[in-house]
This record gives sequence, C-alpha cells and structure tokens, in this order.
Amino acid sequence: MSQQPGLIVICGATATGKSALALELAQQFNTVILTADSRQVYRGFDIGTAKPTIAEQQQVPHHLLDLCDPRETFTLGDYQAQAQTLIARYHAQGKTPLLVGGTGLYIKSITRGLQMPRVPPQPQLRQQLSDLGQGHCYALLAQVDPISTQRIHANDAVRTLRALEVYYTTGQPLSQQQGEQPPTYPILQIGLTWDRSTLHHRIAQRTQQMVKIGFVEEVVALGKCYGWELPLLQTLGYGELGRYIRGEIAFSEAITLTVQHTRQFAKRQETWFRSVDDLEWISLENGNARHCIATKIQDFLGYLD
RNA sequence: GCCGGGAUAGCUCAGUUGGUAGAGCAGAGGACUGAAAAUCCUCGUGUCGGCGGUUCAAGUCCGCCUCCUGGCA
Repeated sequence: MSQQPGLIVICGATATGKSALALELAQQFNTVILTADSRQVYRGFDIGTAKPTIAEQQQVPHHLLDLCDPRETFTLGDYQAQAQTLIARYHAQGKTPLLVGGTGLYIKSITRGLQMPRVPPQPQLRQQLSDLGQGHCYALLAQVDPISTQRIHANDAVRTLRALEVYYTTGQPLSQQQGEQPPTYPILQIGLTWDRSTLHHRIAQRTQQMVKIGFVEEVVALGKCYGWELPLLQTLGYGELGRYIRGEIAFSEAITLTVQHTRQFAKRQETWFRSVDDLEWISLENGNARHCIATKIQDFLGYLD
C-alpha cells in the first residue's frame, strides 16, 4: 500500500465507539487492529471489557487480546514488547496497522518509545515496603532517588513503591533509567470524542447492553473459577456486579455504581488524551466525522508513499 | 391522638460549655514510564426548615408553626 509503513492510532474515552469505527477503517484500508486495552488482554474478561467478538475478530485480524491468564499480571513492559514486535512484523509486510484503545499509557509506550528498567513487579518486596508505611517509604525514596521524589506526590504509594522496587533491585534510581526513544516511522493519532452529556448517555446504554448479553453470568463464572479475591475482579463493572452477586448490594445499585465509575474513568481518560501532542481530535457529534477520519487516513497513507 | 428523634453544600451527615459553619460522597479540573478500568493532587457561601424571643453575639438557648421519621395507642 505504501512504501514506508507507519502507525495509525485511534484513541478516546471508553464507550466512544472506537472499536466499531476501527473495524470499518481496517476493512476499508485493508489493515489490522492492534488493541491498546489493559483489561482486554485478560482471557475470560470479554463482555465487561467490550472486547471485540469472535465474529468481529474474523472480519479483521485483531492482536493483543487474550494474552494473559487472569491470575497473572500483565504489565506495561509486556504490552510494549509484544506491540512493538507486531508493528515490526506488519511493517515488514508493508502494512500500517491501527492501534486502537483507551489505555493512554500503553499507547504512549509505543508512540513515544518509553524506555523503562526491566524490573518486573515483585509482590513480596512491595508488601515489605508497604508495611513500612507510605511516609517511611517516601522518605527512603527521597534519600536514594530525589528526582523521582519530585515527580511523585508524597501520597502516591503505587509510584513510590515502584520507584523503590526499581532502586532496590537494580541499585540505580528509577529516574535515571527512564527515557524515550520515539519510533522513526510516521504516526497519525486521532482522538474520538463526544459531548460529555452524550458520552454519559452512551455509557449508561452500553452498561445496560452488556447486562443484556450476559455480563452478570460472565462475572458469576469468573468468581466461581478464580475466587472473589482475584484482584482483577475489582475491575470496573466486575467489582460492582460481584458485590451484587454476593448479595452485598442491590442489582440497581450495582448498575448505578458501574455507570458512575465508568463516567469517572472516562473523565480520566479524556484528561490523559487532552495532553497528548499531535493528536487530532474528531467530534463524533459531527455527522460526517467518519468521512473526515477516512480522509485524514487517506492523506496520511498518501503522505507515506 | 400521645411520647420521642430529625430538618445544615447536589446526596449522607459533623458541628464540642452560644462567638455568622465542615467532612465523606457526587461534580469539575489536573497529574501520570513494568499494578494504569490502577494510583494520586487541587477546588466547598450554603435564606444552617419558617416566624418570633432571650443575648453585645444563636446552627447552637426558649416559644409557636410546617414537614419528615421511630415507638405507644
């Protein structure tokens, strides 16, 4: 199709309609979809993560779905490695893949070529550090990696623990092992958006739809299979429905909470994507948005020739 | 009908011996490098139900009224 392949990113908040649009675009431009979703990588988490169906996956090749057992932890580093491998493979075929999803960090790890120390999470070390208390941990970090301390808020336990974990396993400060090595291929990044009120409506609708096609049954099965202590079962929607299934809250409350938490999540995603440079926003409130996007891609691919 | 308990931020409620109000949640904005659908930060003037009274000063005490809510009948 083009001499120099690139990457087309389709991102935006949850429930904007990224997947459906990407499916059409992939068919129109004869390419493939690489998803960028931190929950769709887990097997068995299908309906609640709005994972593309088998039928949809048969229409267009999808990658980076169902990579991991729910009892294991799939990390940013895992994602980056696999995604980069796939991109290279398709580039070798002359294809420009679609990178589609709502996990901003995962997308950034590709588009900016984030470099990070190769230190996998170590639960026992984290537990030990965590037992010291956040105040103590932050003070420790200030001693060994003051630059990270400037970037991490004193109350942010997750990042404090990570920075300490990296320091104690490598002997080097995390801040000295981070960097960016952006890819040399061209990237077109498109952000999809709706007015806030429309998005809220779509979230409510989609939540109802998920229940209709078996979300509750999916959560029941996962709870039975893995036990309710599984951290992943705290995921948006899964956690709320789990509480309903165990009789802790009413069904209507589980739905209300799920919708509310999904809205909050969507807001965080929008905040993230708003700060991305070179991202072209397309409002789907606009009737010919689809045509507009197709034209942008056309131009981008033409530019690649 | 009688005896209690309430009425304070969009919601749930705190308000110490009277000195013109504050938390959580919701909402808005922001941050974000191997847990990211996670984690964290910032932002709170509201006839303190109404009308009178006591007082230098009342959400806080007194009286009446309105509306909820328990119990007894």
